[in-house]
Amino acid sequence: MTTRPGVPERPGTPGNAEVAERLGEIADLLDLLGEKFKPEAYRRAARSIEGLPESLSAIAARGELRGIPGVGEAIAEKVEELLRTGTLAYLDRLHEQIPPGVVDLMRLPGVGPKTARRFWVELGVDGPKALADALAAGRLVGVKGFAERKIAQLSAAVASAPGASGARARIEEVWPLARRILEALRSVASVREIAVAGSFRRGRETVGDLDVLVTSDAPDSVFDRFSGLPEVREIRLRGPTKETVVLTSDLQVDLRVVEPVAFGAALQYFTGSKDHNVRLRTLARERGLKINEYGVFRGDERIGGRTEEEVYAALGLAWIPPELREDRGEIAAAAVGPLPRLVEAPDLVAEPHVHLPPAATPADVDRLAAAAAARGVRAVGIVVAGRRDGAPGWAVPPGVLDRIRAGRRAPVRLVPVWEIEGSAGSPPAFSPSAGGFAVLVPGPGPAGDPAAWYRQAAPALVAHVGGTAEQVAPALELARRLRAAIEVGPGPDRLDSVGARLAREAGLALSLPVGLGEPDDSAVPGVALGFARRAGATREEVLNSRELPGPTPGAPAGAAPRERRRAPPRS
DNA sequence: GCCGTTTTCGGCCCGACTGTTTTCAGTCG
Repeated sequence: MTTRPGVPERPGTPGNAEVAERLGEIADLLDLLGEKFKPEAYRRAARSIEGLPESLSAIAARGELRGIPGVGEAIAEKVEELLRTGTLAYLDRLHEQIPPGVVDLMRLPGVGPKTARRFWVELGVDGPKALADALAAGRLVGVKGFAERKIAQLSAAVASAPGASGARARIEEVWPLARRILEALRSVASVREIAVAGSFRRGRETVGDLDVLVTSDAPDSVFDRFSGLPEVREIRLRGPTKETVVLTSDLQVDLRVVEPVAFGAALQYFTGSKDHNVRLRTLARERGLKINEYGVFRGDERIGGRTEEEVYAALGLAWIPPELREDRGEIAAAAVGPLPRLVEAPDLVAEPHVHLPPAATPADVDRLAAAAAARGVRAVGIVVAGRRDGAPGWAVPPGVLDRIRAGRRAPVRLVPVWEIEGSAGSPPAFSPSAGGFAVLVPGPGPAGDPAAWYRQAAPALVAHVGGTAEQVAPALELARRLRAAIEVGPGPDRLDSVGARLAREAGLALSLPVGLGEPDDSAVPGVALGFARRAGATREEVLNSRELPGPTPGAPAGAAPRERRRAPPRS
């Protein structure tokens, strides 16, 4: 997981993630006690808290916990207790009623709250280990509801229990898998439309499973190809319209075949998020309509479903980009009119920050320029020198620098870039006459005024921000003072979508890695674009949509136009 | 437990699939 910026965590005070986890625990325990709606209420609050860009402590200090969607009087009180004491009496009481292993039973595939509770109450089985023993001893034979096949299913589940289920994968790791699956299924003759839905389509940082939708008049041919993929380890279930498999990487993939007339409705439905869909359903009902994965219906009449645009239009809404479907007010906004157009791949005409391969030659510069031209990228910032704290620094060979300078011509402008990390010493003296700009890497800290320290070196255009939550907030402030854009994307020194939202709200432009200098199948550019879109960034708020400055060093161009209009206080 | 441009009470998504069932319960997403 990437860092949660802006969440300074004092020792002893639980962070947002921990509070969310405690609420999730409550939900699981209430499930086991047979509660009907409370568990979902706690889970909704937990999801909401996980997605907050700000620390709960800060929100609680303002007395605004109740303003968080899904947090009402009772949960707000529990959150406050957790923040204040680090413990929660209500949770402790629940734990006293249910052995800890029973919750683990519920995590086994095919075992829900009802079955887990039966194991515990009727058989005295209080965890996966005890269940394995009971199965081995044949204690489930003859028990009502557990026939041969169910027992076999349970045995398999217990055997593969450790680790497997529940964990979410990072989206950049899932990308190559999704690409291969799409490629393979596209090659099936009967497949017409195909798309990946779910949190992958929403561009979330982590993905629980993949949802693939296709239209086809021969579903079996699609399922056969799907189950035959070399990455498939296990087929969980297969019906006439749906197949679920588990890949060797432990990722679960659901494939659904839908009617063309319902493809948009299915895509909308399975893209989620859950909270977004719940709100849509409520809205539909208020308007006398019904929405499901087959369409929007007035009585028996389908009034939308072929495309997502149709579905939203049938509800009186503008189409909402998948990355915004998190129930954070996007539905109310779409009811008023079209949403702002988010940044799209063709908008990215500049790559501000790319590294050459090690031991680069002038030919590598040429290759980079050619790759840029082929992708419609018109300006590329190439790192030519850097200095890391405690190290003497490094630079590309003179021949490479010469080639970059020679390459400042149409159609692709090449701009030299220095990577500067803050250090206790004096700033590196790069010659301004060389042109170009700097990527700043907030370091352990120049003494005194860090912004002044960086300004002495070169105009900063892009800031790397990563590391722990404690490092992010001051780094954003530094970038704001230097009017540098913030690099967004996967990896340890870029911000995720939550951080990007924070940066955007602070008036900072975002900088996206476009993927030059990386393999063609790199997930980085796609993931980064998704993060920026999740943050709500438009074309104008992304540095890559503009020409890079240089070769003559000019004013830093990192600040978003809207910040200039707002005229923030000078530092 | 939360929520409300019709509600402070009465709702809370709903359909596919599986397994064990003679008509459905549980799980899952």
